[in-house]
Amino acid sequence: MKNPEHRVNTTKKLLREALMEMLKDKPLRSITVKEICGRAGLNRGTFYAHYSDVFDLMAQIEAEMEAGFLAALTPVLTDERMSPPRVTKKVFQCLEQNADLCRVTIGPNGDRAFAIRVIGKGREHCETSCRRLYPNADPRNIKTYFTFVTGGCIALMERWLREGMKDSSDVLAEAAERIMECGIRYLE
Amino acid sequence: MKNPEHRVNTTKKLLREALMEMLKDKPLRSITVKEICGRAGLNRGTFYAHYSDVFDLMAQIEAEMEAGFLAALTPVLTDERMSPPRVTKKVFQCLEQNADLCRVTIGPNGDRAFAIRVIGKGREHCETSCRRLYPNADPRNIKTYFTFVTGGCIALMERWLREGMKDSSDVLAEAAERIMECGIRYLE
DNA sequence: TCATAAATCAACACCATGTCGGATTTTTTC
DNA sequence: GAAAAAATCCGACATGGTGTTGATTTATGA
Repeated sequence: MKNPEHRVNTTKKLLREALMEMLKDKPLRSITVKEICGRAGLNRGTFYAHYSDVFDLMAQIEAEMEAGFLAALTPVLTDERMSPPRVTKKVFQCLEQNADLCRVTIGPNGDRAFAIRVIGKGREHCETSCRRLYPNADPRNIKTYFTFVTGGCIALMERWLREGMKDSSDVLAEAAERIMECGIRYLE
Repeated sequence: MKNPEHRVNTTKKLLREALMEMLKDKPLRSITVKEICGRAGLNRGTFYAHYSDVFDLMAQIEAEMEAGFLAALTPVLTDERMSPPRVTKKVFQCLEQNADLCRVTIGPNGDRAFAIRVIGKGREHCETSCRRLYPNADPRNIKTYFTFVTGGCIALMERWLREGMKDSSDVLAEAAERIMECGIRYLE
C-alpha cells in the first residue's frame, strides 16, 4: 500500500458506517461509543484515538459531506451567469446523490444546522444574483425573502426525504423554483 | 392553600425554570439531572418522582407550551371566516408573548419538531381556507406550497428570535404574509 | 393537632466514559 | 525478508451520572 494512512481510513470508515447505521434507529444522543465500537468490530480505545466523542465523529462526518457538496457545487456557484433555477436544481441533485447520508443527517435524528449550511451555499449565490436583478429593492427585504425561501426549500427537502424520494430531484427543484419565482414579486 | 397539588407544582416549576435557564448556555444533551437539581435546589430523588429523565422534562415543558398556544389560537382557528393573514398575525403574536420560552425551545439548542407542531396548527386552518379559494388547484400542489411556506415562516421566526426580536410580531407577520401572498400564484 | 402526601437524605449497584501502559498485529521501510 | 514504525487491541482503572430504594423529615389541609 502506498498511502500510509490507509489503515486509519479503513478504521474511520468502519466507525462512520456503524454510526450511520445506528442513526436510522435512534437519535445521536442515545448512541454510545461502546455500541458504535461493538457494531464496527473495533476496540473502544481505537475510537478515542481518532475522535473525542460521538459528537466529534458526527461533526467530522458532516464536514466531509459538506466538503463533497461544496466540491460538486463549486463549478455551478463560481459561474456568475448561472441562473438561480440551475443552482437550485444542482443543489437538489447533490442531495439526491447522497440520499442515504442525507436521510440521517437531515432527517428527524439529524442536525438542522447542517442542512442550513449546505443549502446556504446555493443561497448566497442566488442572493447576489438577486441583488443585481433588483438593484432598487430594499436589501433587508432581500434578506428576508432569502431567509424565508431557504427555510421553504429545506422543508420541501425534508418532506421529500421523509416520503421516500419518489419524485426525482428535478421535479422537486422545479416546484421549489416555481414557488420562489412567484414569491419574488415580494421584492417589486 | 386550596390546591392539594400546590407543592408539587412549585417543585415542577423550579425544575422547569432551572432547565430553561441552562438551555440558554448549552444543548439539552449535555444537561444532567444532577445539575438541574443542583440549580433548582432540589433533591435528585425528587426529580425522578416527577420525570423519568431530562428529555421527559423537556417534553412536558413543550407540551404545556403547546397547550397554551393552542388555547390562545383556538378562537382564531375555529372561526372559518378568519383570513390567513389574521391567523399568521395571531401565531406570531403567540410566539412573541412567549419569547423567553420560544428562544430556548425553538432556538439552536431547541427542538425543531416543536416549532413545526405549533405553526402546523395555523397551517391546517389556512390550508383548508386555501382549498376553498382554489378549488381547481391540484391538492398536491397545495400541499407542496404549504410545506414550503411553513418552513419559510419557521425560518423567519428563527431569525427573528436569534436577532433579538427587534421588530414587532406584526411586522414580521406582515412580511411573511406578503411573501406567501406572492407565492400563492404558484397555485394558479 | 393529626394524617397524609411530598421532599429529603444516604446509600446502592450499574454502566458508559475517558485514559492509561503494555502486548499484539499490521504496515512501511530498508 | 527482517527491523522499525504505526495502528490496533486488551485489560484495568478512577470518575461521574444514573436510576432506585427505604427510612426520615417537612409541609399541607382537614
